[in-house]
Amino acid sequence: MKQDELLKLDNQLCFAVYACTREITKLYTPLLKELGLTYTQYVTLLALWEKDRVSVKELGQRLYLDSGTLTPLLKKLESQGLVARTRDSRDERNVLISLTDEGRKLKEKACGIPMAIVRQLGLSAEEAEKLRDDLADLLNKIQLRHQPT
Amino acid sequence: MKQDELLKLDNQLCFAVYACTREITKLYTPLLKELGLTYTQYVTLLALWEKDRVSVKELGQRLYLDSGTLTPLLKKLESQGLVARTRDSRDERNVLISLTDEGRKLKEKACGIPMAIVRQLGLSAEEAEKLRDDLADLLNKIQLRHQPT
DNA sequence: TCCAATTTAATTTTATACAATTTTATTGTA
DNA sequence: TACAATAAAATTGTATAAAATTAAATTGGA
Repeated sequence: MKQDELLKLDNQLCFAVYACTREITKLYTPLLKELGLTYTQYVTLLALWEKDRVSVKELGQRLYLDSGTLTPLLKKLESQGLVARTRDSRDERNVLISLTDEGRKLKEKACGIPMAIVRQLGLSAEEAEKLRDDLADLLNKIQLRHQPT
Repeated sequence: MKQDELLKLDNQLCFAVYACTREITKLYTPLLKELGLTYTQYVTLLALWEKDRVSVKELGQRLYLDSGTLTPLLKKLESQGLVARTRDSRDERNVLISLTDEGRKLKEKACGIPMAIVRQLGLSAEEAEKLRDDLADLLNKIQLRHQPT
């Protein structure tokens, strides 16, 4: 493709990903509103429901977010009574995030969301899995090229 | 898949899209810094390089952004001398955005960016096009289900 | 042991995003 | 012409995001 064609929005993979993210987020908004959560708060809880009592750093690596985003977000979840923030007594630099009973209980109210969203996306389970795997591969490729340690 | 499996981050298409967007944006940051632009400012210019002298509303539909995001962004681009904001004399409710000479000229400095990014993504042209089309289809599906007019 | 280098969170700054509201302009209609 | 309904931007408030800096704790030598 010519440079001029490559500059067009509709030809750009990156713009497609960017636009999709925001349109998908809008699908979540009404569902998450019932739980009093935003999308970022929701994925943070998804991570914690899988693995509780993790440091902010580990959570950040899992979610691809840094402390500048997570610190205020976790304080918000703390104020809502969903998580607890405690310093690791063995290494006081680490802040450990744990779910409260209420935070754990919220999982039951959230468990229908993934299905409801996939239905709204209008993709078959197979199509959704294929696209997810393609994007996961892309994410891995970017990671490898950018943090070669 | 069981509900509990569906709640896991790595099984979620939506999280893959969300994470990809942010990692991709980070690839743009150093390239766009040389032009003094952010990613959102860049895609706004991409839209204007394709079609100049459009209303904020039309620009918003093209970029999937609303006036709450675009108004301050366009004022910023105006202060940088890249665009002009004028009221449509035929309907004073509309603000028309036009490129300045400097805004048009910036296209030449930006024309190498798409290629540089695709190279960093580590996908072949065919893979990138396939993924782009899949995401464009998804975007269309979401649109159809949510604005049936 | 001492202290420089490193690590981890938190803070600050700038820039998105978007819902909800307000302001201004236009249009349709009695 | 009035004026209600509609439309388009702008504004306000809240919540991300990330770069850059700061603060506190730990670690690894000399």
